[in-house]
Amino acid sequence: MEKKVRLLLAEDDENLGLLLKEYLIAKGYDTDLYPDGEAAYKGFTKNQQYNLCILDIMMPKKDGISLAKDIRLLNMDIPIIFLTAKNMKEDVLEGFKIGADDYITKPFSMEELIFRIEAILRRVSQDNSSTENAIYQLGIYTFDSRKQILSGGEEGEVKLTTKEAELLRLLCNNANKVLERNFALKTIWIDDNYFNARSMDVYITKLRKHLKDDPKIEIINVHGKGYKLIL
Amino acid sequence: MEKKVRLLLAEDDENLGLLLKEYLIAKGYDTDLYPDGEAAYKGFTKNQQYNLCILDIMMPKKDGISLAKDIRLLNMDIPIIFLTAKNMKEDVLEGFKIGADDYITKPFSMEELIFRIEAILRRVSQDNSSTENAIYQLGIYTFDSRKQILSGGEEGEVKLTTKEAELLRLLCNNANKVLERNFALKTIWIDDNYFNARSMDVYITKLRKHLKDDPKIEIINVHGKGYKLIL
DNA sequence: ATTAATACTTAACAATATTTAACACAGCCT
DNA sequence: AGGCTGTGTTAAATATTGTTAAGTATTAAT
Repeated sequence: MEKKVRLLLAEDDENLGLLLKEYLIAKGYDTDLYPDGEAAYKGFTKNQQYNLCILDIMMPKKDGISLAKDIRLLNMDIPIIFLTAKNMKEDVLEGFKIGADDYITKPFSMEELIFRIEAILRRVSQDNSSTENAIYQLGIYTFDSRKQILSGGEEGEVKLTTKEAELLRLLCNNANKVLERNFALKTIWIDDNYFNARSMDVYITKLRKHLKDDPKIEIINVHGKGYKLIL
Repeated sequence: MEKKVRLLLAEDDENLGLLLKEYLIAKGYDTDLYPDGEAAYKGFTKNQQYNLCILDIMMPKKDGISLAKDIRLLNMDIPIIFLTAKNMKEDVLEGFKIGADDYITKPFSMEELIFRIEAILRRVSQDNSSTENAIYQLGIYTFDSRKQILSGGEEGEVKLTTKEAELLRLLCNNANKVLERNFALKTIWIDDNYFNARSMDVYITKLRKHLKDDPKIEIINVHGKGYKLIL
């Protein structure tokens, strides 16, 4: 499970707005919808913890472009995506000058929007390595990789050792996919030799014990390749 | 050579359904049309080799939403696009909660549909896992390829090894069709040489033993070509 | 009908993974 | 300093997974 991403959505068309909001929430993004530019600005100042803004350009009270300018004054780095009608090239160009990260012309597919959000977040997350401090939801467990704490099992909160936490974090980042042994060894143990590989075995055993209270969570071995965390 | 993309289309309006089907086929998508939700579900379970589902929401026998729910139980990853009348917001919202990937309001243009299909396939092909995490119904058996578990036989739940699961998954994806030896070897063993082919023989034997409790399920050999899983 | 190619099954073998326990080491406390 | 504690490594015994080999059976070709 990924860290919660918070989105600010400014869209005056109620139909489209609600639809987008529901869709984004369903996709795992914690989304707030504002019906016009002013409301969006207030929401942004009040609760300044958004990771990304999606702004319609044509809006009452305050249009998307000037909203973006104001937001930029408060936060230089936050990514902004514009929604714009098909033939509004001038608006788009204006938007990019402010530092928009992307724009989408209406009508657009939901897939396309998600695709761009993910592309931007991927780029941003590389800068401040946000996957290193994520909180993961693993069935009944919650794993805080920064604090190295696994909670939710019968023992309540369990402090993981550094190696345990690093290995579990790698597994979470590759959930339902194969985490290659070599990759994990080079990442955590630096050198991937026979003895470190045995050491890793031991840590896999430890993690399995830690996660035993939820039968749906499993770390399965992929012979000769690595391990797969099943959620 | 590109791999054929297979679409499941569920639409009760015969005119629209046939039109769509013909159009999609003309565009290179291998499309099956089902006239109601129940038929579509049967088609899906029987031959779980679809890459994407396009479901009308209003259909007799089983509506698109509950069809989507049932399909989701079998395959967590397969993309779903809903077709919906313009003023049916609630349905769409409900659909998103299940994990629909996109929706299109009727009436729509064919280009629009193609555009969205392609947008989705582009994303899916990046994290290549649409048929990898499916649940297959094989007679009395249930095969969870993600967890590598085969249940329903006299022994209850049986954990399959990685190779067993990979091979069975390939067979399932080509159910009632020939799975070419070369293809399976290149997919699972990477290299298709004599020794790996012998190894594959051994795994076929193992799978046959695993599936012996249902006489209707059979892995038959197609001499010189490969194997065929009969359901 | 004979032969060659391909497939089937079992068993031996090799490689890899699992688990428990002993060990080494560093930090901390008194 | 001496002992305690937590962390990580090494060792050893066992289990699982995958490959190779060998003998037999089946199918296709001549």
